Amino acid sequence: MTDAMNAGAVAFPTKRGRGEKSSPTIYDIAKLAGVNPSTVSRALSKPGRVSAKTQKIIEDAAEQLNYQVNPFARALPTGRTQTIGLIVADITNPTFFDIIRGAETTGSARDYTLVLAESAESPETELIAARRMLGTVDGLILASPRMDDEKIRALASDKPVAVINREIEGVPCVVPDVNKGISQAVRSLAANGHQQLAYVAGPPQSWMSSRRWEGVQTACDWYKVGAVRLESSKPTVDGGRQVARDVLASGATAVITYNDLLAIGLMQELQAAGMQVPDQISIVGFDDIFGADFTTPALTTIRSPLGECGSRAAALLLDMLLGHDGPAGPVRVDTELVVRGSSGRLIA
Amino acid sequence: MTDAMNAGAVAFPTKRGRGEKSSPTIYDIAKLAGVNPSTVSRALSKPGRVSAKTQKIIEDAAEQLNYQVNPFARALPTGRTQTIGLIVADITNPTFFDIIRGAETTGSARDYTLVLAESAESPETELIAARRMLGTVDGLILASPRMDDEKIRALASDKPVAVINREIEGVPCVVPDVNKGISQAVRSLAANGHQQLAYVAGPPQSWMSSRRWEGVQTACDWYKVGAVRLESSKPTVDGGRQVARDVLASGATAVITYNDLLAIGLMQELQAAGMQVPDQISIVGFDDIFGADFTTPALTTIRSPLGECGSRAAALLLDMLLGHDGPAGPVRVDTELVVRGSSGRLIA
DNA sequence: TTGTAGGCGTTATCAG
DNA sequence: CTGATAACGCCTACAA
Repeated sequence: MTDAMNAGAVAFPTKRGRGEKSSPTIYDIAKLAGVNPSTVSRALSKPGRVSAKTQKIIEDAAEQLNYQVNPFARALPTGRTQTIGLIVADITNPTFFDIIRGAETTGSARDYTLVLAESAESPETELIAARRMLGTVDGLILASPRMDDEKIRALASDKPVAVINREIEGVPCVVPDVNKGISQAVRSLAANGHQQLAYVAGPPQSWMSSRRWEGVQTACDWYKVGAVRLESSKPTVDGGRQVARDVLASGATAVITYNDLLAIGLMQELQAAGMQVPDQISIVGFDDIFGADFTTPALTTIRSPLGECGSRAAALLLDMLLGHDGPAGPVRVDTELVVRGSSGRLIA
Repeated sequence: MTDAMNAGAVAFPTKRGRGEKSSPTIYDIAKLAGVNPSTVSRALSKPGRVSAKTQKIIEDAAEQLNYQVNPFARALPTGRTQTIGLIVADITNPTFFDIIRGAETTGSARDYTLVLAESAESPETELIAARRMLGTVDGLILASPRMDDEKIRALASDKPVAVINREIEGVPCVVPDVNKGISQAVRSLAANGHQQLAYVAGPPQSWMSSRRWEGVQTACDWYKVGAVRLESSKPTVDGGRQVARDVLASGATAVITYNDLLAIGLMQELQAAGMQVPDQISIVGFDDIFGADFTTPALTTIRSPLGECGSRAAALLLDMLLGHDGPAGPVRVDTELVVRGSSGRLIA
């Protein structure tokens, strides 16, 4: 850690106190255009309520003065801020990167700014952050929320809220439909000669982990493949490494994990133990996070369109902001199997 | 894409129009506490200017009413919003993930909310986003900005601005000091028998890429290693793949790349061509992004503390917001070599 | 179509 | 130490 010398420090920008020259207001424009401030306000917010002529005059004046609305002044009477909030459980987790990206992209496409916060996996922190945000934003996206359904409903009754990766009755949700992807995966595995499969589960409280396990069971029933569930200590690369011995002990020749991180750790450990992937054991991850194709062999995984989730959730919110009702049931987005090198025919 | 049925749609939250019951204000508290609204304001903002007794009364009343300040109303007279803005060139780029995380973390630790925007690598978009944000936030962080020094200085003269990954005279900057890490890398490579090294450069406009190439040259001079510079088409995995033939043609037995993505792509391509890493060629990346250790062998890389950069930039900003001057020169953070499997002794 | 006036919730100034 | 009162910049009935 080098620290900077302290000579000739950068000066703090000139403060704009009460009486000083500040950014131009609608009053300045009004003066320049020779009209009343309220006319300026109308011209600049709803381009219909003013004559074409004065409209132009005002717009020119605004341009000339390089005018920008003061969002706070506008928010005060209207309550709208042109921002949407996003709370993620863990900024550290790559799964959320895509969600953030998706939300930011479709938000900014509609001229909304994204405000970000993290709950650090704590329901309490999450609630606090949510409450604080709710005051500042027009709508809120909760990605994999940890707090009670009840609390979420309460928030949703205040301002539009959209939830990702969890279904909550009465609240707009965007949820990947895992069945399709899982079904594809199990079919592919079965076709490659696998008859015994293990599912490495995620955190017990995870709504999604349960859904995925159910999906695996259903698909395995259908394709006549045996399925066992294994527990992981944590849904990380490390957790994946740790579960390797259980996988081996289970006798399964194919594994589907709760997420890609687990799959990557598992594969690393298995390979370190001398196993050939996929010749001796096939590994299928979940989500298709950034980096899933960095491994050797590249990871086969069930892609969960996280970016789309973020994007859809934002779109949902913006629609509600336009006054539309939210969707009746959860919005489901498809998952799909992405076959790469870590799964294949069993060479036995 | 499944879409939801539209029966029993989630209703839009009750709007809070003009006259309806809204959240409690300091007037409500004042009434309940039997004091003047201005006293409430004082008690709640600066806990010094009011008698201990009334202070308590007011706090209790606020508690009871579940009062929360209206950020907009507060921002109007003061101009402060308790938010900092962060503009990144590309949300897609994992390099920025850590920066975002760092900024959010230290920001929220000091009760500041992070507002995020992306410039999509366009100087124009960046400037627009910056301008828009500057109206809404207390300070702004520019990560790897693409616009002119001049424009940035202009922004910085308006509100506190901190820049990451670039040095701009007169503007607070946080920049990884690449020399230490590069020096460690070249020394390690030299010690392992490498005598000819290639540097795969990043985008021509990248300030950082030039710095890194300079660092490589200096270190190679010192350790008596030959150095050639190779160009990449783009700083991605794909770009890394494409540069593989040039690397081979260069005769170098060790490579340092502008970033990890290039290194990963290069390694994949080299391995596909039958080269043994690191026996026949050593590869060293730059940054240590998420996933750098997913590869086989895991990538040796010069870690650039991106998270710390984000964190330091945020801290800088917050300090300036407290009225402190910015640092005199650029704040330098250390880089360090992280030795993993992709570099090692040359087996010739 | 445009001007007038009042208010949004808070802070800041000035008396008392 | 506390109470009145005027901004802050914009929006929106209401009146002209």
